[in-house]
Amino acid sequence: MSIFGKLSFKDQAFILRENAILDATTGILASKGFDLMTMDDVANMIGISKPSLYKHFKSKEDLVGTAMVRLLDNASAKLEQLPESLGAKAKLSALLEWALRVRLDGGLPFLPSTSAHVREMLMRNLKYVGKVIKLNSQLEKLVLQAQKSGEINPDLPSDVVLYSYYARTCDPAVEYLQRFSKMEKEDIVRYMLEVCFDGVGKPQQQIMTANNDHVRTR
Amino acid sequence: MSIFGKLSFKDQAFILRENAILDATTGILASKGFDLMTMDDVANMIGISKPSLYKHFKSKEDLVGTAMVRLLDNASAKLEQLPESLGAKAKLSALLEWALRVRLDGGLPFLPSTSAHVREMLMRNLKYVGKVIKLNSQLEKLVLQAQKSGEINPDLPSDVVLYSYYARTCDPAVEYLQRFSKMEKEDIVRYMLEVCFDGVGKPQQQIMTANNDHVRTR
DNA sequence: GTCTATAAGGAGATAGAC
DNA sequence: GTCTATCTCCTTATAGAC
Repeated sequence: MSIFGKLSFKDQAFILRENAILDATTGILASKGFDLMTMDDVANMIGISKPSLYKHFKSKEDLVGTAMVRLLDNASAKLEQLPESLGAKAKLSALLEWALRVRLDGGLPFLPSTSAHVREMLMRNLKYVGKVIKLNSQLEKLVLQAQKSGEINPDLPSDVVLYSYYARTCDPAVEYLQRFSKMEKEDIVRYMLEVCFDGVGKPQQQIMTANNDHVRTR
Repeated sequence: MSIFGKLSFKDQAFILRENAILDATTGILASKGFDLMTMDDVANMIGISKPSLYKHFKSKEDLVGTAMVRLLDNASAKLEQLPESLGAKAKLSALLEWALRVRLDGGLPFLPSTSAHVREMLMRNLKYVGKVIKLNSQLEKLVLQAQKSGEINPDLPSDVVLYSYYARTCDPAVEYLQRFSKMEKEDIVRYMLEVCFDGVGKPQQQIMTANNDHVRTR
């Protein structure tokens, strides 16, 4: 039995097309952002007409909302797939790594934009809000856990950690490094992870022990 | 003699109005971003008509470009004002602190958006590009200096440090903390600076010395 | 220089034929 | 369900009166 189950061929085709539409939407959102993405862009990219597009999604808001819900599902799935053996910080790091790779491949892991306008629009989408709350609470739990174990700085309010974490998933430094520094993807990922957890300040401190040796901590 | 020098009253009024227009533009850019800002917004905010606005600036692109040039001038001036006695990292930190405060007060320190569209538009503005290059080279010099002295992690490529630094000046975490956590401005500034330089990872390492004492480094 | 009125074009959304 | 053609509104930008 196929993944489509008992659906008719017509329904299968419908679902396939809908996925194609959502893929196109995600790609355009990643490159141009919400405000500059037009319904014509989406329709043209997959070779259908605008009215056909509106048969699938009743508005631009609906289309983008659905695409964003799918992105959140991907992120949640990714989080669940992580081996239980990983510690809280390792899980956060792995998810951030995944998000960075998605972006470096021209995709979009979470938010299409940090604009207040788009945020308000998405907040009117109940399905989206529900998924955001769920993912957010999972991540918050990981942050608290990592702070308790000392892997993440326990002196920082957990909000500061969590919001900074989100910010790194859409950090513009990624695009700058890709575009202007022509750096390899692997290097960008590695450096972004390092900056997220250790900052740009000095990586190690030298302290004087009683016998005046230099001891490096890391 | 006033700051206007020998300008006629008419020219003085002209300059005052122009500054009012640029102030309004900056505020709207900070809140709605470039794409959603309309020329009507700007004209209405200062109580003039749209054609009058176009007498001062020949296009939206021109208006925003001029506003951005003024912002860059502010940033450069701020950088020059810093006491010579400060080290390179302290200067970077002070400028970031200033940028964060500007944003927390509803203003805009540098970029109005990270959108490729706006970036390309600004790159067509020669005056803007010139100022960006100048400020950028000053900041790059500070980064290299701080890396040489070990205040900033010398193992990171300077590009990574510099772009991450820019990213922190427009970090969305600031808005999240202000909006959702209702955190005090002072606290937001302090935490954002800490996260920038030290990351969200553990702030200190405990190492074992020969006699098994715990020594804290910071 | 400032306004009222308006062109010109883009983009979301739909009517109606097939 | 898909298309061509069209509607409507919004936004940039300007013409022309005062």
